Amino acid sequence: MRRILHIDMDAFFAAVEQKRHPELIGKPVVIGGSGDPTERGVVSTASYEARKYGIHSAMPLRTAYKLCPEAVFLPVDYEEYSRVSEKVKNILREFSPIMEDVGIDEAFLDISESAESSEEIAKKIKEKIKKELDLTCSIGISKNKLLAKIASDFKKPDGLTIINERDIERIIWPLPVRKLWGVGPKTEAYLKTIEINTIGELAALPLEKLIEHFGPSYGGYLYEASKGIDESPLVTHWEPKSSSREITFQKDTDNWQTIAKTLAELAKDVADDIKRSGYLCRTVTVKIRFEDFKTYTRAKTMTEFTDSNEVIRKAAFEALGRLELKKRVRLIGVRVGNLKKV
DNA sequence: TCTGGGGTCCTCTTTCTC
DNA sequence: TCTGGAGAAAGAGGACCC
Repeated sequence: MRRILHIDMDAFFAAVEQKRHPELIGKPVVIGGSGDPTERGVVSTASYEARKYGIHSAMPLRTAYKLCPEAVFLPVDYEEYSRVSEKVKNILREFSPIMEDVGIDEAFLDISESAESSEEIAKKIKEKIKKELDLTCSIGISKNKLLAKIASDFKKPDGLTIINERDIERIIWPLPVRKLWGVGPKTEAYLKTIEINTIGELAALPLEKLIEHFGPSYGGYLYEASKGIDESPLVTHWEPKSSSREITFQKDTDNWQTIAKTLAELAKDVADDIKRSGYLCRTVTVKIRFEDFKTYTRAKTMTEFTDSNEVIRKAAFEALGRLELKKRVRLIGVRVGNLKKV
Protein backbone atom coordinates (compact mmCIF):
# COMPACT_ATOMS: atom_id res chain seq x y z
CA MET A 1 0.00 0.00 0.00
CA ARG A 2 1.17 3.54 -0.72
CA ARG A 3 2.11 5.87 2.11
CA ILE A 4 1.39 9.52 1.35
CA LEU A 5 2.03 12.59 3.49
CA HIS A 6 0.29 15.92 3.03
CA ILE A 7 2.24 18.78 4.54
CA ASP A 8 0.41 22.04 5.10
CA MET A 9 2.23 25.06 6.52
CA ASP A 10 0.31 26.78 9.32
CA ALA A 11 -0.93 30.31 8.46
CA PHE A 12 2.10 30.44 6.20
CA PHE A 13 2.24 34.08 5.06
CA ALA A 14 1.43 35.38 8.53
CA ALA A 15 3.96 33.04 10.13
CA VAL A 16 6.72 34.22 7.77
CA GLU A 17 5.89 37.85 8.60
CA GLN A 18 5.87 37.13 12.33
CA LYS A 19 9.23 35.46 11.97
CA ARG A 20 10.89 38.47 10.35
CA HIS A 21 8.99 40.96 12.52
CA PRO A 22 9.07 39.28 15.97
CA GLU A 23 7.12 42.18 17.47
CA LEU A 24 4.09 40.79 15.60
CA ILE A 25 4.19 37.44 17.40
CA GLY A 26 1.00 36.94 19.39
CA LYS A 27 -0.79 39.74 17.55
CA PRO A 28 -3.60 39.50 15.00
CA VAL A 29 -1.88 39.79 11.61
CA VAL A 30 -3.71 39.95 8.30
CA ILE A 31 -1.88 39.56 4.98
CA GLY A 32 -3.62 40.64 1.81
CA GLY A 33 -3.73 42.98 -1.17
CA SER A 34 -1.66 46.12 -0.84
CA GLY A 35 -1.82 45.94 2.94
CA ASP A 36 -4.19 48.89 3.12
CA PRO A 37 -7.48 47.66 4.61
CA THR A 38 -9.37 50.66 3.21
CA GLU A 39 -8.55 49.52 -0.34
CA ARG A 40 -10.00 46.74 -2.49
CA GLY A 41 -8.47 43.36 -1.82
CA VAL A 42 -9.02 40.16 0.10
CA VAL A 43 -7.32 38.35 2.95
CA SER A 44 -4.66 35.89 1.80
CA THR A 45 -3.77 34.64 5.26
CA ALA A 46 -4.81 35.58 8.78
CA SER A 47 -2.74 34.64 11.81
CA TYR A 48 -4.47 32.41 14.34
CA GLU A 49 -4.87 35.44 16.62
CA ALA A 50 -6.75 37.25 13.83
CA ARG A 51 -8.90 34.19 13.12
CA LYS A 52 -10.36 34.54 16.61
CA TYR A 53 -12.11 37.67 15.35
CA GLY A 54 -13.72 35.71 12.53
CA ILE A 55 -11.20 36.81 9.92
CA HIS A 56 -10.41 34.19 7.29
CA SER A 57 -8.93 33.80 3.81
CA ALA A 58 -10.83 35.29 0.85
CA MET A 59 -12.64 37.77 3.10
CA PRO A 60 -12.58 41.39 1.82
CA LEU A 61 -9.92 43.41 3.64
CA ARG A 62 -12.49 46.06 4.50
CA THR A 63 -14.61 43.44 6.25
CA ALA A 64 -11.57 42.16 8.13
CA TYR A 65 -10.80 45.71 9.21
CA LYS A 66 -14.31 46.12 10.60
CA LEU A 67 -13.97 42.88 12.56
CA CYS A 68 -10.59 43.83 14.02
CA PRO A 69 -9.36 47.39 13.40
CA GLU A 70 -6.38 46.88 15.72
CA ALA A 71 -5.00 44.01 13.59
CA VAL A 72 -1.74 44.58 11.73
CA PHE A 73 -2.42 44.65 7.98
CA LEU A 74 0.45 43.80 5.65
CA PRO A 75 0.84 43.49 1.88
CA VAL A 76 1.54 40.12 0.25
CA ASP A 77 5.27 39.65 -0.32
CA TYR A 78 5.31 36.66 -2.69
CA GLU A 79 9.03 36.83 -3.30
CA GLU A 80 9.85 36.36 0.35
CA TYR A 81 7.26 33.60 0.86
CA SER A 82 8.57 31.82 -2.24
CA ARG A 83 12.09 31.88 -0.86
CA VAL A 84 10.93 30.33 2.42
CA SER A 85 8.70 27.89 0.53
CA GLU A 86 11.70 26.65 -1.46
CA LYS A 87 13.52 25.94 1.79
CA VAL A 88 10.57 23.95 3.08
CA LYS A 89 10.37 21.95 -0.16
CA ASN A 90 14.09 21.23 0.00
CA ILE A 91 13.68 19.81 3.48
CA LEU A 92 10.81 17.62 2.24
CA ARG A 93 12.89 16.32 -0.67
CA GLU A 94 15.46 15.05 1.83
CA PHE A 95 12.84 12.55 2.96
CA SER A 96 11.66 11.42 -0.47
CA PRO A 97 12.36 12.45 -4.07
CA ILE A 98 8.69 11.95 -4.94
CA MET A 99 7.19 15.30 -3.98
CA GLU A 100 4.22 17.13 -5.47
CA ASP A 101 4.04 20.87 -5.07
CA VAL A 102 0.56 22.14 -4.23
CA GLY A 103 1.01 25.85 -4.34
CA ILE A 104 3.28 27.83 -2.09
CA ASP A 105 2.43 26.35 1.30
CA GLU A 106 1.48 22.71 0.66
CA ALA A 107 3.00 19.53 -0.70
CA PHE A 108 2.45 15.81 -0.97
CA LEU A 109 5.27 13.38 -0.26
CA ASP A 110 5.29 9.71 -1.30
CA ILE A 111 7.26 7.79 1.33
CA SER A 112 6.16 4.31 0.25
CA GLU A 113 9.76 3.26 -0.38
CA SER A 114 11.07 4.42 2.98
CA ALA A 115 12.02 1.87 5.65
CA GLU A 116 10.92 4.10 8.52
CA SER A 117 7.40 4.38 9.86
CA SER A 118 5.23 7.15 8.43
CA GLU A 119 4.77 8.71 11.84
CA GLU A 120 8.51 8.79 12.49
CA ILE A 121 9.12 10.52 9.17
CA ALA A 122 6.36 13.06 9.78
CA LYS A 123 7.78 13.87 13.22
CA LYS A 124 11.25 14.35 11.77
CA ILE A 125 9.91 16.65 9.06
CA LYS A 126 8.13 18.79 11.64
CA GLU A 127 11.23 18.95 13.83
CA LYS A 128 13.47 19.92 10.96
CA ILE A 129 11.13 22.66 9.67
CA LYS A 130 10.81 23.99 13.23
CA LYS A 131 14.54 23.91 13.90
CA GLU A 132 15.77 25.30 10.59
CA LEU A 133 12.98 27.72 9.70
CA ASP A 134 11.18 28.26 13.01
CA LEU A 135 7.85 27.45 11.35
CA THR A 136 5.18 24.89 12.13
CA CYS A 137 3.16 22.70 9.81
CA SER A 138 0.33 20.21 9.99
CA ILE A 139 0.80 16.79 8.46
CA GLY A 140 -1.72 14.21 7.33
CA ILE A 141 -0.79 10.60 6.64
CA SER A 142 -2.82 8.10 4.64
CA LYS A 143 -2.81 5.70 1.70
CA ASN A 144 -3.60 8.37 -0.90
CA LYS A 145 -3.54 12.11 -1.55
CA LEU A 146 -7.26 12.62 -0.96
CA LEU A 147 -7.22 11.16 2.55
CA ALA A 148 -3.82 12.61 3.46
CA LYS A 149 -5.16 16.07 2.65
CA ILE A 150 -8.27 15.60 4.78
CA ALA A 151 -6.03 14.28 7.55
CA SER A 152 -3.71 17.30 7.57
CA ASP A 153 -6.75 19.52 8.06
CA PHE A 154 -7.87 17.57 11.09
CA LYS A 155 -5.64 19.07 13.72
CA LYS A 156 -4.28 22.57 13.18
CA PRO A 157 -1.92 24.14 13.85
CA ASP A 158 1.09 21.87 14.39
CA GLY A 159 -1.00 18.70 14.00
CA LEU A 160 -0.17 15.16 12.97
CA THR A 161 -3.05 12.90 11.91
CA ILE A 162 -3.09 9.39 10.51
CA ILE A 163 -6.11 8.06 8.66
CA ASN A 164 -6.22 4.30 8.14
CA GLU A 165 -8.51 2.25 5.93
CA ARG A 166 -10.67 1.31 8.91
CA ASP A 167 -11.07 4.98 9.92
CA ILE A 168 -12.93 5.97 6.76
CA GLU A 169 -16.43 5.24 8.02
CA ARG A 170 -15.78 6.54 11.52
CA ILE A 171 -13.76 9.67 10.70
CA ILE A 172 -14.47 10.63 7.09
CA TRP A 173 -18.14 9.84 6.66
CA PRO A 174 -19.49 12.18 9.38
CA LEU A 175 -17.65 15.15 7.81
CA PRO A 176 -19.57 17.72 5.73
CA VAL A 177 -19.26 17.19 1.95
CA ARG A 178 -17.39 20.49 1.70
CA LYS A 179 -14.35 18.79 3.27
CA LEU A 180 -13.92 16.68 0.14
CA TRP A 181 -11.36 18.07 -2.28
CA GLY A 182 -13.26 19.23 -5.37
CA VAL A 183 -16.51 20.04 -3.58
CA GLY A 184 -16.92 23.81 -3.46
CA PRO A 185 -19.79 26.11 -2.44
CA LYS A 186 -21.89 25.40 -5.56
CA THR A 187 -21.76 21.63 -5.29
CA GLU A 188 -22.31 21.82 -1.54
CA ALA A 189 -25.46 23.91 -2.06
CA TYR A 190 -26.72 21.58 -4.77
CA LEU A 191 -26.14 18.51 -2.63
CA LYS A 192 -28.04 20.17 0.18
CA THR A 193 -31.11 20.40 -2.08
CA ILE A 194 -31.10 16.61 -2.47
CA GLU A 195 -30.54 16.22 1.28
CA ILE A 196 -26.92 15.15 1.08
CA ASN A 197 -24.91 16.87 3.80
CA THR A 198 -22.17 14.49 4.84
CA ILE A 199 -19.55 12.51 2.95
CA GLY A 200 -21.20 9.33 4.27
CA GLU A 201 -24.55 10.30 2.77
CA LEU A 202 -22.75 10.95 -0.51
CA ALA A 203 -21.06 7.54 -0.29
CA ALA A 204 -24.46 5.90 0.08
CA LEU A 205 -25.58 7.10 -3.36
CA PRO A 206 -25.29 4.64 -6.25
CA LEU A 207 -22.96 5.54 -9.10
CA GLU A 208 -25.88 5.93 -11.54
CA LYS A 209 -27.50 8.57 -9.34
CA LEU A 210 -24.28 10.56 -9.11
CA ILE A 211 -23.75 10.40 -12.86
CA GLU A 212 -27.34 11.52 -13.34
CA HIS A 213 -26.73 14.59 -11.17
CA PHE A 214 -23.13 15.45 -12.06
CA GLY A 215 -22.18 13.73 -15.31
CA PRO A 216 -19.79 10.82 -15.80
CA SER A 217 -16.58 12.67 -14.97
CA TYR A 218 -17.44 14.52 -11.78
CA GLY A 219 -20.08 11.96 -10.76
CA GLY A 220 -17.52 9.19 -11.03
CA TYR A 221 -15.06 11.23 -9.05
CA LEU A 222 -17.53 11.88 -6.20
CA TYR A 223 -18.47 8.18 -6.12
CA GLU A 224 -14.88 7.16 -5.47
CA ALA A 225 -13.78 10.13 -3.37
CA SER A 226 -16.66 9.70 -0.91
CA LYS A 227 -15.39 6.16 -0.27
CA GLY A 228 -11.82 7.33 0.22
CA ILE A 229 -10.71 5.88 -3.13
CA ASP A 230 -7.99 7.84 -4.94
CA GLU A 231 -5.32 6.18 -7.04
CA SER A 232 -3.99 9.42 -8.54
CA PRO A 233 -0.20 9.52 -8.56
CA LEU A 234 1.92 12.39 -7.29
CA VAL A 235 2.69 14.86 -10.06
CA THR A 236 6.35 15.73 -9.67
CA HIS A 237 6.69 17.75 -12.84
CA TRP A 238 4.30 19.68 -15.06
CA GLU A 239 4.34 22.27 -17.82
CA PRO A 240 2.29 25.46 -17.49
CA LYS A 241 -0.83 25.62 -19.68
CA SER A 242 -1.44 29.34 -19.45
CA SER A 243 -0.12 32.53 -17.92
CA SER A 244 -2.13 35.57 -16.96
CA ARG A 245 -2.23 38.99 -15.34
CA GLU A 246 -5.31 40.78 -14.14
CA ILE A 247 -6.10 43.79 -12.02
CA THR A 248 -9.12 45.09 -10.16
CA PHE A 249 -9.39 48.87 -10.34
CA GLN A 250 -9.63 50.66 -7.02
CA LYS A 251 -12.72 52.35 -8.45
CA ASP A 252 -14.85 51.03 -11.31
CA THR A 253 -14.03 53.00 -14.43
CA ASP A 254 -15.52 53.85 -17.82
CA ASN A 255 -12.50 55.89 -18.85
CA TRP A 256 -11.25 54.42 -22.12
CA GLN A 257 -7.73 55.84 -21.62
CA THR A 258 -7.41 54.06 -18.29
CA ILE A 259 -8.77 50.79 -19.65
CA ALA A 260 -6.56 50.86 -22.76
CA LYS A 261 -3.43 51.84 -20.84
CA THR A 262 -4.03 49.07 -18.30
CA LEU A 263 -4.65 46.47 -20.99
CA ALA A 264 -1.41 47.43 -22.72
CA GLU A 265 0.49 47.11 -19.44
CA LEU A 266 -1.03 43.73 -18.64
CA ALA A 267 -0.23 42.49 -22.15
CA LYS A 268 3.37 43.57 -21.68
CA ASP A 269 3.52 41.87 -18.27
CA VAL A 270 2.34 38.49 -19.61
CA ALA A 271 4.64 38.80 -22.61
CA ASP A 272 7.57 39.46 -20.25
CA ASP A 273 6.46 36.58 -18.01
CA ILE A 274 6.42 33.94 -20.75
CA LYS A 275 9.60 35.32 -22.31
CA ARG A 276 11.36 34.99 -18.97
CA SER A 277 10.20 31.41 -18.50
CA GLY A 278 10.92 30.49 -22.11
CA TYR A 279 7.50 29.92 -23.64
CA LEU A 280 5.63 31.02 -26.75
CA CYS A 281 1.86 31.38 -26.89
CA ARG A 282 -0.76 31.14 -29.62
CA THR A 283 -3.97 32.23 -27.86
CA VAL A 284 -4.62 35.56 -26.14
CA THR A 285 -7.72 35.97 -23.96
CA VAL A 286 -9.04 39.22 -22.53
CA LYS A 287 -11.21 39.16 -19.45
CA ILE A 288 -13.50 41.97 -18.33
CA ARG A 289 -15.52 42.14 -15.15
CA PHE A 290 -18.12 44.90 -14.97
CA GLU A 291 -19.37 46.79 -11.94
CA ASP A 292 -22.22 44.26 -11.55
CA PHE A 293 -19.55 41.51 -11.30
CA LYS A 294 -20.63 39.95 -14.61
CA THR A 295 -17.51 38.59 -16.26
CA TYR A 296 -16.81 38.06 -19.94
CA THR A 297 -13.88 36.72 -21.95
CA ARG A 298 -12.95 37.01 -25.61
CA ALA A 299 -10.12 35.03 -27.15
CA LYS A 300 -7.99 35.34 -30.24
CA THR A 301 -5.93 32.44 -31.55
CA MET A 302 -3.12 33.33 -33.91
CA THR A 303 -1.57 31.32 -36.73
CA GLU A 304 1.94 31.63 -35.32
CA PHE A 305 3.37 31.13 -31.83
CA THR A 306 4.77 34.30 -30.31
CA ASP A 307 6.19 35.96 -27.22
CA SER A 308 6.20 39.41 -28.80
CA ASN A 309 4.81 42.23 -26.69
CA GLU A 310 3.36 43.98 -29.76
CA VAL A 311 1.69 40.90 -31.21
CA ILE A 312 0.14 39.95 -27.86
CA ARG A 313 -1.00 43.53 -27.26
CA LYS A 314 -2.62 43.77 -30.69
CA ALA A 315 -4.43 40.45 -30.21
CA ALA A 316 -5.62 41.65 -26.79
CA PHE A 317 -7.04 44.86 -28.22
CA GLU A 318 -8.70 42.95 -31.03
CA ALA A 319 -10.36 40.66 -28.47
CA LEU A 320 -11.38 43.62 -26.30
CA GLY A 321 -12.95 45.22 -29.38
CA ARG A 322 -15.50 42.41 -29.47
CA LEU A 323 -16.84 43.36 -26.03
CA GLU A 324 -19.34 46.15 -25.53
CA LEU A 325 -18.15 48.50 -22.80
CA LYS A 326 -21.51 49.84 -21.73
CA LYS A 327 -21.00 49.46 -17.99
CA ARG A 328 -18.18 50.57 -15.78
CA VAL A 329 -15.26 48.17 -15.65
CA ARG A 330 -14.17 46.63 -12.36
CA LEU A 331 -11.44 44.26 -13.53
CA ILE A 332 -9.43 43.69 -16.65
CA GLY A 333 -7.08 40.82 -17.43
CA VAL A 334 -4.96 39.24 -20.14
CA ARG A 335 -4.25 35.53 -20.40
CA VAL A 336 -2.08 33.68 -22.88
CA GLY A 337 -2.61 30.00 -23.57
CA ASN A 338 -1.67 27.31 -26.06
CA LEU A 339 1.85 27.53 -24.67
CA LYS A 340 4.88 25.91 -26.27
CA LYS A 341 8.38 25.67 -24.85
CA VAL A 342 10.90 27.65 -26.90
C1' DT B 1 -22.30 46.87 -0.04
C1' DC B 2 -19.01 43.23 -0.69
C1' DT B 3 -16.76 39.78 -3.58
C1' DG B 4 -7.98 39.24 -5.37
C1' DG B 5 -5.00 37.00 -8.41
C1' DG B 6 -2.98 33.09 -10.45
C1' DG B 7 -3.93 28.84 -12.07
C1' DT B 8 -6.44 23.96 -13.77
C1' DC B 9 -10.05 21.28 -15.62
C1' DC B 10 -14.62 20.37 -17.42
C1' DT B 11 -18.74 21.15 -20.30
C1' DC B 12 -21.28 23.05 -23.81
C1' DT B 13 -21.52 25.57 -28.09
C1' DT B 14 -19.75 27.38 -32.28
C1' DT B 15 -16.81 27.23 -36.14
C1' DC B 16 -13.90 25.00 -39.34
C1' DT B 17 -12.62 21.24 -42.40
C1' DC B 18 -13.28 17.29 -45.00
C1' DT C 1 -23.09 23.64 -56.58
C1' DC C 2 -25.75 22.51 -52.67
C1' DT C 3 -26.45 20.04 -48.50
C1' DG C 4 -25.49 17.37 -44.52
C1' DG C 5 -22.81 15.07 -41.21
C1' DA C 6 -18.76 13.85 -38.46
C1' DG C 7 -14.93 15.13 -35.85
C1' DA C 8 -11.51 18.47 -34.42
C1' DA C 9 -10.37 22.88 -32.80
C1' DA C 10 -11.59 27.06 -30.83
C1' DG C 11 -14.37 29.89 -27.82
C1' DA C 12 -16.98 30.90 -23.70
C1' DG C 13 -18.32 30.17 -19.13
C1' DG C 14 -18.14 28.14 -14.70
C1' DA C 15 -16.42 25.51 -10.62
C1' DC C 16 -12.69 24.74 -7.98
C1' DC C 17 -8.02 25.16 -5.66
C1' DC C 18 -4.34 27.86 -3.00
